[in-house]
Amino acid sequence: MIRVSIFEDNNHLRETLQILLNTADGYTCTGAYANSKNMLPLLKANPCDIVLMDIEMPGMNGIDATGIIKEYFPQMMILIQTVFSDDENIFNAICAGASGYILKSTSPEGYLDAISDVHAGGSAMTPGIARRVIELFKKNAGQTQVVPVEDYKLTAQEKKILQLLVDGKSYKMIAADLFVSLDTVKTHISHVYEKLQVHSGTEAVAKAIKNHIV
Amino acid sequence: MIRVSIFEDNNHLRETLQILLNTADGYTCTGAYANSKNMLPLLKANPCDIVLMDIEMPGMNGIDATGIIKEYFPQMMILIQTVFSDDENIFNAICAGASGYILKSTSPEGYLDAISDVHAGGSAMTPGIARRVIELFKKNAGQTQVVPVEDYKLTAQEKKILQLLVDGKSYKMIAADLFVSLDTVKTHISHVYEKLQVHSGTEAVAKAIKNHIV
DNA sequence: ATTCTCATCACCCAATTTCGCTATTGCTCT
DNA sequence: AGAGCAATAGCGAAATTGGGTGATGAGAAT
Repeated sequence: MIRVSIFEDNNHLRETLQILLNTADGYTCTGAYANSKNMLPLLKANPCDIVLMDIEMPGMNGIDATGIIKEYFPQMMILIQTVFSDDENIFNAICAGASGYILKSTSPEGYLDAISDVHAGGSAMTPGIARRVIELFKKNAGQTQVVPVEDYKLTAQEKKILQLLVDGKSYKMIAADLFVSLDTVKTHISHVYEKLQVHSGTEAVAKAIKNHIV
Repeated sequence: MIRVSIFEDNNHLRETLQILLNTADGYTCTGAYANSKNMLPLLKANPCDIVLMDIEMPGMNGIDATGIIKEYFPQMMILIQTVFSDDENIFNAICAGASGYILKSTSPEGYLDAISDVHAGGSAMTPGIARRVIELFKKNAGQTQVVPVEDYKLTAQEKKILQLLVDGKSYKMIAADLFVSLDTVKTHISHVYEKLQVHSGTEAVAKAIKNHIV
């Protein structure tokens, strides 16, 4: 029995889907909600395998909701259903962790197929969406990674010390780890701060992680 | 009438597909070849809409053949059919310009559906392939590793202060930002440290960012 | 009505961090 | 040989941070 939760603000469609799932063999609807309010407690109280998620909802949109659900319930598979098929929504939905993306024009059997595909470990997409994903993929595959924004020109030792700082070590611990004096650590750190243009350990750590320096 | 050419070195499968296409309504097979020899002149003499391409063929493999066909006949859509579903083949096939990628375990109706999906301007993928494409896509799109997250039960104010800490603010600045005293900030931060099980700002910032608390 | 949590504030004290300097050694490049 | 850089180390002062203990009021929960 595949357990499905529904997030869909249109009352008629939500109820139709609920009936579809509860009458079809092998499917059950464990919850049908009009918005993402109390989403996490509701999902915790009514666990499911698949979440059918609408993008356009009042309050939080379905893509952000997808990201949050995947964060707290990574095992739940999320199937986006929407009328929007633009590249940005598709891209964001996939990056947020959606396992499928189907259009609301899909037939009832199509819905059930998509759900069982996702439940079987696959992904569900309408052919048109699949085409867009492939095009997006080709566009992305060619370009170099975006992340390495700036080069802070840290020396090897400075990087090592910054890494240890990120690991939560104190100056003393770093000195012990690297077999150097506390003063040496102080000197290196002051150089790191200068190069990163920061003035405290917390700032340095935040910048280091966010810019993937370490 | 959708015109289809077949490249498939297995005689039995090739003939089966040929019969399937010629008996099905709306499809016709304009050519069935065991290898890619003379591929371009043959396709020129027997034009088609869709090329059904096997990856594992003697001589030139189906992915290289795909690239060449797309170069000379960009309007032809190419549907890869193979027993291989590894990331590298999928990745290369998509980059070579394939419009779909299905497995040989697909049913006859699945073949016809895939061909008509592609002919209609979409893309065809078995759900398992779609999943792999999505995973590849996410890997290429950057870093979206989903970290399972514990709930540290921070209060709203504690979260706000942690956020400001991550932003690189000092206790003083945080106090000014929130219009509270320095001592209040200290109290909140000590509570945050306790809940996060850390003992310094750098540790707290690292944990907050890595676990997406903020 | 009583308990509990949250946010607020105060004071003390010690440890840590940050920011100035200066200085030596070894290595590389010109 | 000299310039430049990285790593090392030291000193001292000022500032920030971390850890304790305790207290008050508001609001929610029981």
